[in-house]
Amino acid sequence: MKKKATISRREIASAAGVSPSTVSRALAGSPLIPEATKRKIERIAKRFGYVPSDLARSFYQKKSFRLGLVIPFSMSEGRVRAVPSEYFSKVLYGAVGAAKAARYSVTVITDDGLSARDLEREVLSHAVDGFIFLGGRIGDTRYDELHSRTVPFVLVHHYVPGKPFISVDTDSESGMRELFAYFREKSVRVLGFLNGGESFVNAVDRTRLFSSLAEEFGFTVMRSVDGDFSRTSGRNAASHFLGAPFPDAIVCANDRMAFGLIEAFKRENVAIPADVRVTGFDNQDVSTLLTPALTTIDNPLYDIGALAAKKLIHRIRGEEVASEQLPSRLIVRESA
Amino acid sequence: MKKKATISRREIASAAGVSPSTVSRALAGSPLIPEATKRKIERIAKRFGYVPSDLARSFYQKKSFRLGLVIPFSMSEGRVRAVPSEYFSKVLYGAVGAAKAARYSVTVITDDGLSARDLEREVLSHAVDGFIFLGGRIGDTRYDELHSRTVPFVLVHHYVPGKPFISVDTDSESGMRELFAYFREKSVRVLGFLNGGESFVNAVDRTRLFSSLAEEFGFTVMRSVDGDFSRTSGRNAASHFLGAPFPDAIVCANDRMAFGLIEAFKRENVAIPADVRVTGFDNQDVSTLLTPALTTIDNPLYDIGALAAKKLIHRIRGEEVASEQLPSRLIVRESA
DNA sequence: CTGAAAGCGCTTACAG
DNA sequence: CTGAAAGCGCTTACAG
Repeated sequence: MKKKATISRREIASAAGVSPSTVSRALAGSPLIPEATKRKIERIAKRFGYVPSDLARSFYQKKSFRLGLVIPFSMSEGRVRAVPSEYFSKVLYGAVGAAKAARYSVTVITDDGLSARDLEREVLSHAVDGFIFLGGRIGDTRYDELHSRTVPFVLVHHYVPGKPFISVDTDSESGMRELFAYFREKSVRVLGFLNGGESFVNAVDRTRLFSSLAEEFGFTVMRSVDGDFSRTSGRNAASHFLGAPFPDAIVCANDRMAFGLIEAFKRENVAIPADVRVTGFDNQDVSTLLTPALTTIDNPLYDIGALAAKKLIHRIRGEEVASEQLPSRLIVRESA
Repeated sequence: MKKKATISRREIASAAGVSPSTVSRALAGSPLIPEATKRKIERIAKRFGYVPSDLARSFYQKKSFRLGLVIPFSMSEGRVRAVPSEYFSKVLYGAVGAAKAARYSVTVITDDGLSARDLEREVLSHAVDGFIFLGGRIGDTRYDELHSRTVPFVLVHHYVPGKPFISVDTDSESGMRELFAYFREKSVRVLGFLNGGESFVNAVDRTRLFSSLAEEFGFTVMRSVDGDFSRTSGRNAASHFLGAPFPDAIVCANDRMAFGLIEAFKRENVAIPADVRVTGFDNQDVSTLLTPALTTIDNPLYDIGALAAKKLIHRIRGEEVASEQLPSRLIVRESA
């Protein structure tokens, strides 16, 4: 492979009457260089179309300035297993925006069963400087290993009890509390609940929260039905509420289940919210488009993604970083 | 900044009784090194936990081995303007998978009005080696400039008539033709159409295709309503069909409009498909969950993403690359 | 404030 | 088949 040295930096230097070092310093914004010199060099660089190599900079600094966003993803027999796309996109957009502001970029890493070693290798090879984990399930043991090898990472929307891993999460309580206060105001007293199962930390949290708030507010929980966060499980849940007096409101642990439930109710001519109020959680984009528009709790996914990126960058820089929860809030629309 | 040379490569070398050059060659899979030597070096490298620096390799080769996936994205006053998330995710997953197989990675670049110069700078600085453009609108003038500066890129789902830009697209005709054949079989003769407006190349294509196929099959087009690919526009379209005899089927230029239309029809107690058949285009994940499940045309987004990545990589390597269309196909469910 | 020089960790042409 | 050596384009400690 023949290689000609990039002559540009040297060219800029001689055109500006300075050394290549000075060009680098000026373009990197070093405080040592006087403004006048900087401006002159910048002008000449622009004229020559000279752009410094990020790769050389990365190489020298041994930092890739890249964040790895890890999402569970697998295809088997044409079936895709992945995090819901709206969730993924919003967190990603947030992360990309915040990363960009800090001159980092975001690389998507699909996780079809990567080992802790595979992941560590990405960092050792300087493919990325650290990880943001999305959509983790309870019981993932890779985090311990990564942590013990001092690989920087932050967990989004999940955490491991008793472990010092950095996590960024939605504070579900703030929104749920608003919802309960709203219920009280509307004289809602008897509740049904459609839970999200045991597989997701999120789901488990929301179930716990629902129970404790119901108790705190002195509401009666008439019925709690098992779901799994899917639209289908919401649809199936309908039968558990039909053929008996309705509670005043049915709280669904996420929007997708609420969509399924409402759909099934409509087919049975149940009027919402007249016969029974229904609420969701997540504030998915479609919530506003359905009839009735869904009353739900907003999950600040974009901000979560941005915050996760910021925390990861701080962690990469060796700073102390604490976990954080971002408040959720009630969005009242038509269904409750 | 104090710097200690990574001693590992030298360590591996001496442990294996060879030179550092040989270690590099062995680990890079050079055909010059005998298998036995390779295996020995690999074993020792593993024991020492040595991982070669991708960054050094990239730097030397002046290639980042990264693909930039460019998506329109902006936030103004809390409102997000972005490509639909399911679309984005699927294409992205496809691209990431194909890139990974070629040892490339994918970086997401949010485009809130980047100039051709901004984009070129990403390549000159070796942040990425080329671009995949998603969700482009008609009339984007940056492509000409990038092309003239020999920046490698491929267009997904759009193209510029008369320009030699590489594009990867869905061949809508194959699926539409299947749909029309299915209609003929079901004695459908009179059609309505809900078009997707003029802003998207996709929408324009589907409109053109619909007309020419209707003519070819000798169907009557009773009514063509203007939409804009949004669910809301689908809902609004309902009024144009109510209060007059229905066509045998209404073809919607995408699923989202079909969802809106069906929703509005259900509210008016229009039975689908008994009173009127409704079809979509895209085969979004929810199509299967709605009642009635949507008959639609599958858009192979995952494969499109994978193919776009492959083509871009070939282009980056300097090979000649042609545009390509992937066939779509009819998915018959309940709504038609 | 500025320049000359060392060095980041690879790959590869060259010589054996 | 293998080693010594040059070089990729930056950053920065060092000396002025």
